[in-house]
Amino acid sequence: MAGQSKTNRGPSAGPENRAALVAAARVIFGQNGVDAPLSSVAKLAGVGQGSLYRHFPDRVSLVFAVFDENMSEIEAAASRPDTTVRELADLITHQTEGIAALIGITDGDARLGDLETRLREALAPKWEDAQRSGVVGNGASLDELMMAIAMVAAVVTHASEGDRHKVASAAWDLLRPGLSR
Amino acid sequence: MAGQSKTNRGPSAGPENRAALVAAARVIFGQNGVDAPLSSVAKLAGVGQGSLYRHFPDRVSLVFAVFDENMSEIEAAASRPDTTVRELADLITHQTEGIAALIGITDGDARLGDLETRLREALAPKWEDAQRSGVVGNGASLDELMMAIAMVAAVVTHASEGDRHKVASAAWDLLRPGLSR
Amino acid sequence: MAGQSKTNRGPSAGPENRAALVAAARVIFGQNGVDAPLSSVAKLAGVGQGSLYRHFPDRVSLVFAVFDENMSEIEAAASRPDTTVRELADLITHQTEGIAALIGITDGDARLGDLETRLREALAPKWEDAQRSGVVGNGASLDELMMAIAMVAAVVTHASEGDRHKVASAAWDLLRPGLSR
Amino acid sequence: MAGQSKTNRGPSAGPENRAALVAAARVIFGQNGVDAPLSSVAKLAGVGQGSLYRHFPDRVSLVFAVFDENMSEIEAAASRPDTTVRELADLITHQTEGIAALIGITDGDARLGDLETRLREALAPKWEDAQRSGVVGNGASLDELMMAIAMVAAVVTHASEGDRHKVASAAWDLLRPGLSR
DNA sequence: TATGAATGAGCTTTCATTCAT
DNA sequence: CATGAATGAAAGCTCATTCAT
Repeated sequence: MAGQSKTNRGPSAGPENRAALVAAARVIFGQNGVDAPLSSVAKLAGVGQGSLYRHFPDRVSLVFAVFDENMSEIEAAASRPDTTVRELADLITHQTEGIAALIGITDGDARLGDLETRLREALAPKWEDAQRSGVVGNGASLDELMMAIAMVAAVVTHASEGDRHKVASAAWDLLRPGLSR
Repeated sequence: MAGQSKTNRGPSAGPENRAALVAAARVIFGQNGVDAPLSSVAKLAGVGQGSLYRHFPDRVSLVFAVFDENMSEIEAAASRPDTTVRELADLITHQTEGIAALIGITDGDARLGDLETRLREALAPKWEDAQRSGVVGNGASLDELMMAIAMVAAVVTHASEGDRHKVASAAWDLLRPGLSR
Repeated sequence: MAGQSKTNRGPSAGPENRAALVAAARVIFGQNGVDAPLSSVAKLAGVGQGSLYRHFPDRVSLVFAVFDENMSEIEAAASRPDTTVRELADLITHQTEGIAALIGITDGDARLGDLETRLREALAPKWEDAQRSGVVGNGASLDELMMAIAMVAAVVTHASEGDRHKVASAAWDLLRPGLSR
Repeated sequence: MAGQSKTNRGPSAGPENRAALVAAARVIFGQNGVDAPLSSVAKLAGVGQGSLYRHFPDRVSLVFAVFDENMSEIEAAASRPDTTVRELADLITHQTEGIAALIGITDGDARLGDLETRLREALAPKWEDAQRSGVVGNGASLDELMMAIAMVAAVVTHASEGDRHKVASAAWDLLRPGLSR
């Protein structure tokens, strides 16, 4: 009943496969949306369907894995003392596709909250610094910053590839007065 | 010889069916997202699958029909001289779900541009009025207003039913300084 | 997304299809057991997968449809005044495959009880007649007759096609003294 | 370089693993039927998939291994001079699940015949004793006893856990007159 | 020799679309 | 012109089996 056309590279291929799947998912989800066939992810990763399901029992866990990588990058940037809120916001904006994709399919999933918490915790010290040092006013809360990020993410996601940078800038320009008040 | 469970009411039923389909689509798309089975729309409308396809050859045209109704309402409000930008923006915000749904599936469809144009034309005079009369500053373009609407729509869409009003307010508060500058 | 290689014979094909599916199911389930792929049933019936699912939303309902036909035949025989318990038992024995198949997969399904009730009700008057007229003694209850039928069905089902009649006879011979006591 | 989550205990673990697999199979097959995933058997046995395949190249051989244990117990009981047919029959009835499961999947497999032969040989002397000593009449052959056992096994298998004893008794009551004639 | 990840065929199920009535 | 059953491609998921380690 089973087949074997591709050589079984053995268990050692596991981590490699996992990484390939996440990378493939990032590409496929980016191009075709989070509803893209999982089989296309497996195919692009050069991995059997079964392996995909072993690593990620459902679609959401794959989406989260993609986002988790984004988040780790954000946290790394946030932990470097010289990174500014602005830079962080830009980084987040650029990783926005994942965010939006995630939101689209994971609405209501508990894990989404975890991710939001991580983002919040990564931003909090930077935001306080910025407010303390007068870079921005004290008028806007962290909640508002989070909302602003979601708003920028939304418009960036729907912009065409080439326009994204311009659109993001315009969106931040529109929000800055509100955040800096 | 065969039975027809529902009487064939003939050509006169056409417009009625069309309206029923759009109404059903609004409900179904609202509840289950724009990817909901078209058959469920037909069933809720009390209409055969074939009729659905006669009126709306593809999913997108049905989505546009829903949004077209929203837009007509917006245009009607815009044409009343006493409606303010703020009221218009609120109306748009409330019809936001349709907008976001639409964006999700129609990205890149030419008709989306038409709709955007109609929205722009409905808003333009009100926006100019507001700027002329000093209600807002002259700093923000109509383009920026459009972008602001898209941003509010995005966050409102992902908010839970009960939070929507609050979220919309918060989002506008964040944007107001930027728009009024 | 959909295809069309076989002409769509229209709704009028519905009842025909249903019948073809039940007939095919009888064959397939008989040969390969009740766990046989439903797709093979559809293929043998010359019907699309979708039609199978329209008529029988799950495997059990298809199994029941097969058995329902058996049961109707049994009831018809039971309602003829001249049919004897013995003849009825033989008929049931011959339709045994369906019964066993059914039992295998429907264990615990509510519909199984209905079928058992129908069988019981079809047999009751005949059994009483037989007891009243002295054909059998009064020692065995209807419950015991039902159990006896299940026992014969079981051995007949596992016998090879050619042996069935012989096996059924031997089984009834073994049970007769107990039932007639 | 890689980790081995469970220590490879080497060749000496062979027999132990085999026993664990049979024990696990008995449990799993009993709970989920003989079609249960083999992987679940391996997991319950605390053994890798590969080991399962080393010991039992296919599902049927695992099923036979389970039944073989049952049979050995029956033979042991049969070889004790004081065991009666009745006790033997009861023992067999209690091990009936395995039998039925076995029949379901091994129909037609040569090994089934071997098992039947062993059962027959275990029963033969007891049956002859019983007939010689007048405990039962001489009317029923060993073949008929075998058939009776199969019939009881069938009804017992489909009874709910709690009813089994009662059902088995009722079935034997129904058969006793035929066997003792 | 044991482990357990990898593989992919195959089954189930859904739904867009067609078309006889 | 409306109806709704039929169709089948496609996607999800499972699990028997293999094989590198």
